[in-house]
This record gives sequence, structure tokens and C-alpha cells, in this order.
Amino acid sequence: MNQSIAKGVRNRAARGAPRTQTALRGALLALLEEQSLERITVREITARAGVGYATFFRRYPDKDALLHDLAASEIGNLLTMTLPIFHATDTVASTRVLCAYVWEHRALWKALLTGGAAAVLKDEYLRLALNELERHRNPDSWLPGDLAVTFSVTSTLEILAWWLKQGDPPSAQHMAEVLERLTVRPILARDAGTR
Amino acid sequence: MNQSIAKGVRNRAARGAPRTQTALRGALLALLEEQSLERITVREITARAGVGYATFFRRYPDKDALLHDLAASEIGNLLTMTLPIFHATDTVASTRVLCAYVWEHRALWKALLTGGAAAVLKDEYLRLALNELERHRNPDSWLPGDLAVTFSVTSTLEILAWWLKQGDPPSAQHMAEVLERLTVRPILARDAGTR
Amino acid sequence: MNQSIAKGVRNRAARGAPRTQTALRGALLALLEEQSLERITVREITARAGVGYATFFRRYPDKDALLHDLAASEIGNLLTMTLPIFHATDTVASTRVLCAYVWEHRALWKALLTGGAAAVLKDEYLRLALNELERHRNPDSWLPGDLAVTFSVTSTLEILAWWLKQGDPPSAQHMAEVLERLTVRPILARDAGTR
Amino acid sequence: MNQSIAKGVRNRAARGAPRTQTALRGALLALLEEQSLERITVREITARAGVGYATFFRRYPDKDALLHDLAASEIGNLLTMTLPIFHATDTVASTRVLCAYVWEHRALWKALLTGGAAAVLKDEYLRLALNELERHRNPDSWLPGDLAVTFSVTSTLEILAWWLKQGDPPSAQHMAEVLERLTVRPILARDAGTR
DNA sequence: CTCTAATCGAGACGGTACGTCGCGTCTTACG
DNA sequence: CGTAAGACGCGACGTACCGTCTCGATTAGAG
Repeated sequence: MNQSIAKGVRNRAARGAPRTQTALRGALLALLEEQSLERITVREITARAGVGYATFFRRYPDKDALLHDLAASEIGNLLTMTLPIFHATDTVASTRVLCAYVWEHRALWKALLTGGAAAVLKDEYLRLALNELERHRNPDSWLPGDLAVTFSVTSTLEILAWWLKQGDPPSAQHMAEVLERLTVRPILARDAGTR
Repeated sequence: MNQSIAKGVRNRAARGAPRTQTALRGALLALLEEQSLERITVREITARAGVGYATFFRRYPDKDALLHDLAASEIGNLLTMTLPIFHATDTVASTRVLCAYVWEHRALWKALLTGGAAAVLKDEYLRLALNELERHRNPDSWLPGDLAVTFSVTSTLEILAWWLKQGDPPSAQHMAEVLERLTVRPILARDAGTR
Repeated sequence: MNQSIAKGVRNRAARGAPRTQTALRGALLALLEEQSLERITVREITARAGVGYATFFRRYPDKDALLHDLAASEIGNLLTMTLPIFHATDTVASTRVLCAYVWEHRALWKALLTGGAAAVLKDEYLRLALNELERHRNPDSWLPGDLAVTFSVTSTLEILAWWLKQGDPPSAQHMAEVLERLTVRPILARDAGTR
Repeated sequence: MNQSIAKGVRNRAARGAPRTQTALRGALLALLEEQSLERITVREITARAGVGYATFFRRYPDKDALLHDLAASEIGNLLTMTLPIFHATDTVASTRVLCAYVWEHRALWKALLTGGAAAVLKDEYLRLALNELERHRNPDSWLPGDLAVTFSVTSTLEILAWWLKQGDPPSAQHMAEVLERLTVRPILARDAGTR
């Protein structure tokens, strides 16, 4: 049968099987666009990924683990891109980069931020950002560092989620401004005085 | 004639809270202080409430429904207390009231905001706040009303959650200031100009 | 205490409403024509009877109790009518009376014998018939009395059930003959000899 | 035949009895010896079988389905053994074989016939026997074929049940005679005439 | 005719079993 | 070997019905 031929063709991309991993991530992403995370079953993921059910558990201990994996890698990108915000070098430029990046991959981020994975995303983002905070202490702020991080991370994600949910979304440029004014500037504002 | 009287009184419209409902809410709250929502089973709730398992489903279709109920009523309190924020009459005073209230019931709010129920709380808060927004449109803002609401609601909750999680929490007075600076003032800031 | 007084009054407490009893029996019968006994719920019975749910349990401890009650009374009629069979006075006449009676109330008996109540009917019939056997021992038979009774009762009921299930049922006259040949004559046959 | 060729046979056609099925049947049988069918819960069956609760429903849709399965297979044996009765070749020999077989497995049959499974057994027996009737029509009888089958099947089962219930049961030989006289001969009797 | 007490309707409730669903483990055959 | 296929133990879910209970409303008999 053709299959025997196909066997020859079959290269060992599977070696260490990144194919499986990729397929699973892709499947999860695809499903996240349709329904909330907790309504997605492992069977659906593996079916969509064209992968055996048990194979899932060889790669990940858990459904959440896959999501965390997905989240960590994507958030990683995002974070390196926006680190300058924390360094206060050029906040406006950083938010612009952030928005441009998100806009470019809006399908992905819409799934991640509005699909029921948001909580995990937030956790992962927070984890990484707090990590970063450890390394670059900036003690002379009017608010505790971890509160600042928590605030800016969560509100950033919420604002992005709002953005991607809109039927007629504002421009990335505009959102960058909004982000900067809502999540960055309040933290940096030095004088707590009158507005 | 008696019929009309009797019927009005009798119908189970009022069917308020014949102990079961109260017991269930209390039990859920108690459990939320110990573990995350999704780890809590309906059986645990009913056992803790001293109520039959099936009875749960006579009141609520769902575990989430109970939580929503709980959230709605508590959030209702909170919202009426903080409505002046939206009316921009006296934002600082409002945040103070808010913080004082939360502090007074910090056991309750800690459970609600840090226990895994946060997502539902947020939804409920958002729902009510957006409702309120419908009734008091304030179109001359530099950002869309629903975005403003989303931002302030979610960041308020996150900040409160952070607060209640601290081993050595700042004073309500202080948190009120923080809240005002992070979640209220940025929205009200009229000039979008440079800082 | 008041109890002693109450007790005096209490005497004919239960005898209040034979209407309830009648209604329940009727409702059960009606439902038996539609579905099997175990699929009938007490709620259905009471609803059909136009009687409060709890009222059922004031009359009967059980769903089965109602059925037994129904069965016992109907079977009672049937049995008195067919006793002569056991006395062997005139078996053919007895079976004819039996069939005529069943035919006359065929709606009732169809429900009882083909509706899922058959098992209870059989038990009740057996109980009464074995009772009767106790009183009129006839030891000089080629088979044990209780086996004879069991055989004739159960096969009689089965044959009647078959009869009432037919789309185009044979005449009562004919069925009486069948009954006599299948359930009575084999028992009475004196000589066990060859045919 | 094709079957010899393939593992195709092995496929999932044979899906048959990977221990679970066997275990479940055995457990049900064991329980039937102790209590009536409707008092037996699926949990008991699975516990006794050493099988997961949900697994039960992967094999059978229902508690009754398991019983039907059990019944069908056992009745199948019985029926093939007694088919000659219907062919009227040698009725006495057939009943003897029947009784011997039942006696040999009297523990099994006692459970099946006196334990509350009798109704299902009867249904299954009837179904198979009526099937058989379809294939070997014998129209020149004084009674309708299905009535004859119904009568002999049900009374056979009742008589066997009586037998197995006795503290001091008669011999198989004797019961075969009884069976023959009560359930077979009346049907075959040619002349409907006087006795 | 009124007062009192029993009864009834309505239905909430505790409880038991059901049948379903999804997880994560494990086995088996295959390429 | 690793993978596809899928059976299995487990445990929570939500449903259905039972039999008990409480609560007003109704009604009948005693005064």
C-alpha cells in the first residue's frame, strides 16, 4: 500500500518530536479561539493536533502545562520587547512597540487574551515580570515594586484584551497612547501631589 | 377576593432565603478561604452548609451560579458605595470609603479576591459597572466609556487583591491614595498632553 | 397531657376520605395502561389523581402498597369466582366464568396483566390461592399441591395476558376451553400413563 | 474462509470479553444469589467485579442490559438443548435433558430463576423461542403457535423455579416427568375431546 | 354560627442511585 | 523504540425519585 512508501518518505522530524509539541500548541490555540479553556478537553486538542491521546501526557503532565508552555513562550517575546518600559528609558516608544507587535499577531493574542486563557497568561506574565523586577530594583518609587508590576501587567493585559475584542478596534498608535497614560505614567508620576 | 390577596402573598416570588441559600453562601465563603474555587466540590459546599447535596441544585444550576450570586450581592454593596467615583464628584473620598469598607470586611474580600473567585467577581463587577455606565453617559472623555470602566474596575480589584495578600498590609488610608492615583486620576486627567 | 385526650378523638382519624383511595387506584390503573409500573412515579400518580403528593403516603407506605392493594381486591374477585376449579366440581364451567369476567373488564385486566404490574398480580394471586389450598387439602394428587397451584395460577395469568394482548382476540368461550385444557386438565389427569 | 486470512478477525469485532464482561456477569450472578435484582446497585456489581464504576457503562448501557446479556447466553444453551421439544421428536427425552442440565447448574439457575431476574429470563427465553417458532412453523395445531410457546416457556420456567426453591427437591427424573405432563403433553394432545 | 382540630395541597428537603464526562494511567499492536 | 488507539480506575457532576417534613388554607364537628 501507499503507506509503505510513505514510510520511506517520513523523515524523522519526530526525533525528540518537536512536531508533536508544535501540533499541540497549534491545536490549543485554534481551540482557544472557539471556546474557553476549561471547556476544551485533552481529547479535542489531540484530535485537532492529529496526535494520539496518550502522547499528550508524554509531553505535558497536564492541560494547564501546555497552556503555561504556550503562554510562557509568547509572553517571553512580549516581555523582552517591553522591558524598556520598566527601565523608564522611553516608555512611549515601548508601548508603541508593544502594541505594534500585538497588532501584528492579533489573531494569536485575541485567542490568548479573550479566550479563557487570560488567567494563565496573566500569571505567567506576572511571574516573568516580577522576576525581572528582582534583578532591577528601583526602590525609590512611591509605591512598592511588586504592586507597580502587578498593576501595570494586569491592566495592560486588560486593555489589550479590550482592544482585541472591539469590532472596530482603534489603531495601535492610539492604543499605545492609552496604555502609556493608563498603565505607565501613573506609576512614574513623581509627585503625589495635586493633579 | 381572598384569592387575590392570598395569591399575591403566597406565590413563591419572594422565596427569598430560607436558610439554605444563606448556608450555601456561607459555606462557599468559608471554603474559598481555604482553597481555590475549582478545587471546591459541590459536595464539600453542601456538607459544610449542612444541606443535602441535591438541594444545592434546587437553588443554583451550578457551582458558578452560587458564586455569581454571592459576588453580585457583595459587589452590589461595594458598587453603591463607590458610585460617586463614576460621577466624579469626589473621587478621593470615594476611594477612601471603598478601602475602609473592604478593610472592615477584609476576611470576606480576601476570600473573594484572592481565592480563585476573582474572575467571577470581576465579571460581576464589570457587568454592574457597565450597567451604571449606560445610565450616566459621560461622552466627553478622552477614552471610551467601557474601556475606562474595564480599566478601573479590573485594576481596582487587582490592587485590592494585592493589598489583602500582604503579610503586613498598608493602611486603608494609604491604599485609598494609591487607588486614586492609579485607577481614577489617569482617567479623569483632562489634558492628554505631556507630563 | 393532651395526648390522652387527643387519642380519644383520634380514633377514626384516617377514615376521612375514601375518595383519595379511589382516586389513587384509578390513577394508577390509568397509568398502567400507558407505561410500566417502575416507570410510573408517585408524583405522576398523585397528579393524575388530583391529590397532593404527601397525601399518597398518608394512605400507602409505598408505591407497591397501592398496587398490592389494587391487585388484592381485583384478584379477590377473580378468585372467589374460580374457586370451584380447585374443588374440581366443574372445571369447565369455572373457566368459562373466569374468562367471561375478565373479558367484561378487559380494560382493567389488560392494564393489570400486560402493563408491568403482572409480577405483583401474580404474587397476590399466588398468595391467595395458596391460602385457599391450605384450607382444602387434597393430598391424593400426583403432584404437590403448591406446585399445582403455582403452575395453574401462573399459566392462567400468562394465557390471559396473551389473550388481552391480541389485536384480534379469540372469544371468551374459546379461551375458556384453552385454559381448561392447558392449566386444569393436566393437573387433574389421574393416570400418568402413556398417551 | 476469509477469516483465516486476517487479523481482521481480531479487530474489534471480537470486542467480546476482555475480562471486564466476564467479571461483571460473574458479579451479577453472585449478587443475584443474595438479593433481588432491583436491590442490586451498579456500584455493588462493579465493586464485586473489581471493576471501575464507569466501566460498567462502557460495556452495558444499563443494569438490565447486563442481565439480558447474561440471560441470553444462558438461555441460549438451554434452548438449543430443548429444541427437540418443539420438533416433537422426543419430548420426554428432551425434558429429561433439560432437567439434568438445570440440575447440574442448579446454583446458577436458582439465582436466575428465583432471584428477581426471572422476568428478564422469561423475556429472553420467549424472544428466542418465538424466533425459533418463526423458522419451524407447525400450523396444524389446535392452538396458535405463539400462545403455545408462551405457555410452555413460562410454565416451564415457573416449574423449574418451584423445583429449585424446594428445601428437599425432587429428582431431575421426576421433574422431567412433571414438566412433560404439564407443559408439553397438553399442547401436543391431538384430540380436544373428552378427558 | 363560631371555634378548634384534623386534613389536605403544595412543595422544600435529605438522601440514594443513576448515568455522563473528563482526566491521567496503562496496555497492546504497529511501523 | 515511540506512537496511535483506546480500555480502564477514578471522582465530580447534574438528574430523578423517594419518603419525610413543614406550612397555610380548608373544612367539619363540637360547643
